[in-house]
Amino acid sequence: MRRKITLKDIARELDVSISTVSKALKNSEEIGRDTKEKVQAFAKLYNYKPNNIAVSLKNKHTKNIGVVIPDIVHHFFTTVFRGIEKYANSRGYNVIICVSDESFDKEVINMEMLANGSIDGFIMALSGETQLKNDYAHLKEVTNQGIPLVLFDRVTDEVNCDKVVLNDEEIAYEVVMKLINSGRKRIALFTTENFFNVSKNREDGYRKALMDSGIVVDEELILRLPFNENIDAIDPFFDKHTIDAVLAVNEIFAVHAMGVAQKKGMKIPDDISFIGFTNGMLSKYASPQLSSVAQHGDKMGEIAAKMLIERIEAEYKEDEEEEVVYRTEIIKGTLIERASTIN
Amino acid sequence: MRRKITLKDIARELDVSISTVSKALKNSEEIGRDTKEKVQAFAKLYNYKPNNIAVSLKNKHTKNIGVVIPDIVHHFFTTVFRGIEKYANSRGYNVIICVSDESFDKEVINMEMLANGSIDGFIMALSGETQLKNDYAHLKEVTNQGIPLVLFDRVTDEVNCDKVVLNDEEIAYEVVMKLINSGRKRIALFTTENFFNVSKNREDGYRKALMDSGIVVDEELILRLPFNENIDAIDPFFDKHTIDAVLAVNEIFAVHAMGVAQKKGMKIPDDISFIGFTNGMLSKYASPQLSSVAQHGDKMGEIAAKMLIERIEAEYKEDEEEEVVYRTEIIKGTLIERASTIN
DNA sequence: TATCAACACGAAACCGTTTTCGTAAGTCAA
DNA sequence: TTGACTTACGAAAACGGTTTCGTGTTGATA
Repeated sequence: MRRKITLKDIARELDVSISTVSKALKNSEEIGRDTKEKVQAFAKLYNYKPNNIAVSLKNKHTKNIGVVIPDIVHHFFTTVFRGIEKYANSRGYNVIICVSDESFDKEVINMEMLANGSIDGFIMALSGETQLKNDYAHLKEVTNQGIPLVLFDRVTDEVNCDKVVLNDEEIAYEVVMKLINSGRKRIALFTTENFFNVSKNREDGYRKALMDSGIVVDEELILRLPFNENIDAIDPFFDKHTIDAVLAVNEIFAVHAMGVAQKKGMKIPDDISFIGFTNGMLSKYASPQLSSVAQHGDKMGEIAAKMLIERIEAEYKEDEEEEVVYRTEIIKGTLIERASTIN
Repeated sequence: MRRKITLKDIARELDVSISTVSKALKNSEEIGRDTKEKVQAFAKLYNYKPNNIAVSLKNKHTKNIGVVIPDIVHHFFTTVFRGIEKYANSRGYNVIICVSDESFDKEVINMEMLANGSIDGFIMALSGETQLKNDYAHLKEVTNQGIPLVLFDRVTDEVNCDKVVLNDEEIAYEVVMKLINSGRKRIALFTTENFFNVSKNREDGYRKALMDSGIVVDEELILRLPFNENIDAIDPFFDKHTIDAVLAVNEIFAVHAMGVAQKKGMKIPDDISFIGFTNGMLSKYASPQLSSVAQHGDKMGEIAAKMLIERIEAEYKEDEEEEVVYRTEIIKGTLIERASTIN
């Protein structure tokens, strides 16, 4: 078992000082040709690689970014994560991921662990509990310490930082308009409790589209499924209400609802059409295939990572505390039309 | 912007030495009651938290584990990851994740980055390219350096380390037997190129089940879909061959195949039945619902993490290089029967 | 021959901890 | 009063790098 070789080892072996070795490996002008070549050859031979931890300690940055998300087994979050990881990697950053599991406490604990030097910045989507409690002290704490933070998808106005979100309200408005224009009149909304900013925004778009079309919003047609994604309430909903379209805030609600509707003898999309959010596997392989709003998670992740890394690397320069201006990047969702709406 | 407070700050402020502060915060017997209380109160007041990086450098362990997987937008890997993350977190470890994207080079680069002090151990599933090239020098390099490694799912005999895998051959044997016992005679296998150990093992189980039942294996009924999961070949397959059952090595192949079969007018499960691997969302929401082998990703991840952390923490004790014995843990898959096989 | 810059390198501080070891002051018994 | 222990703390090394600054040696110049 070969132990990793250090600068000190090289210095001892070659009978020069540690600083000389360090400089030689960085190709510093200060060091003579011969010495440089000797050191570099030796380092290559023994496969010397600087110890990340030591470099981090000295340089005060880790080249790690922390990602905190509510759930990892979830198509949208994984695509965002993939975008983050890809971009971060291309910039030489590694990604530490923590799952809050929709729990406020876990979110806090995870952030505290990472905030003590392990990472240079955070990218996160708020947990459900955090949005419910509306308590963002841990986020403010982190930004106060000067650690850059980028929020995506599940964001809040309460904290001042860069953000990247979907144009939830707009796209919901658009797709509902599309349903209305194709003749649908009784359009249900299957959503979650609306302390989630995304659900709330989509609902706003839904309401606005109806109102702008002269349709009064029937509150009965808004079905709020519980936090834990328990979908049992969908079946009875179809017994109680006659509807000709459904907008669901995610794939699962939509696909499950399609199953229920079909079981009750309705024809899709003749009798009823469906549109979901999150254009994932389910949308593609459901039958009929589900029309769905693509949220472009990859792009979202890439942009979030880019914003974060820019902040991180800007910090090295500006000692002068100029008033920082935070940006909110808005990604446009796109409706992918499939058999659940086209006939 | 409050900077983080250090031992040195506390020491200066309280007019004691750094070592005293350090010991006081660890409640060392060496330090007097008064001093301890004073230091602890001050530390709490200013919310002192030790710098992870400095502790890591000193203690030679990071409390980070590195996970390298081929893909993150993939139900099985995310469930394994969730298991790893959960267990690791409960033991105070953070998880750094790198995606190899099925690329050998990325796998190598990622591992090298992490191996230079960033992590205490690796958990990984081999990339497709790595299995194809059959080149494991980077893994051996890492284990040679004394970094513990646990391989899961996509493993190889070429490297000596702990492993956790599914009983692929056995479970494939079992489910094919089940198909045979329910009267199926022409059972197709939809698999990938078989440099993947899992595909190969499942194929072996499939062959063995047929042979043990006195059915000669018709090589024509084994469809090898390409690396990139391009599934176009499935449609023509149904035109060329008459079959009454399909075993697919993943959900996508199976669900897609069900769609094709239905389009060609076959009734599931009357005319043909389907069984897939990876009991994910697709299996549950396909129509008909797909019978699928649950791979228990969560459990696999948890066990992998447990094995790894045991190795890591054992290293601190045993200086004596007793001959280490590596274990291979085998998880039993379970067939979840649904409408694609039951009638 | 004395002066001086350029060159090539080393000493040492530093990042923030942990930990070993040394020691001053206090306590106690002889 | 002296010697032997405790007690309570500090100095310093160490982890593995980076970086600033100082300095001995050269060769060129006046």
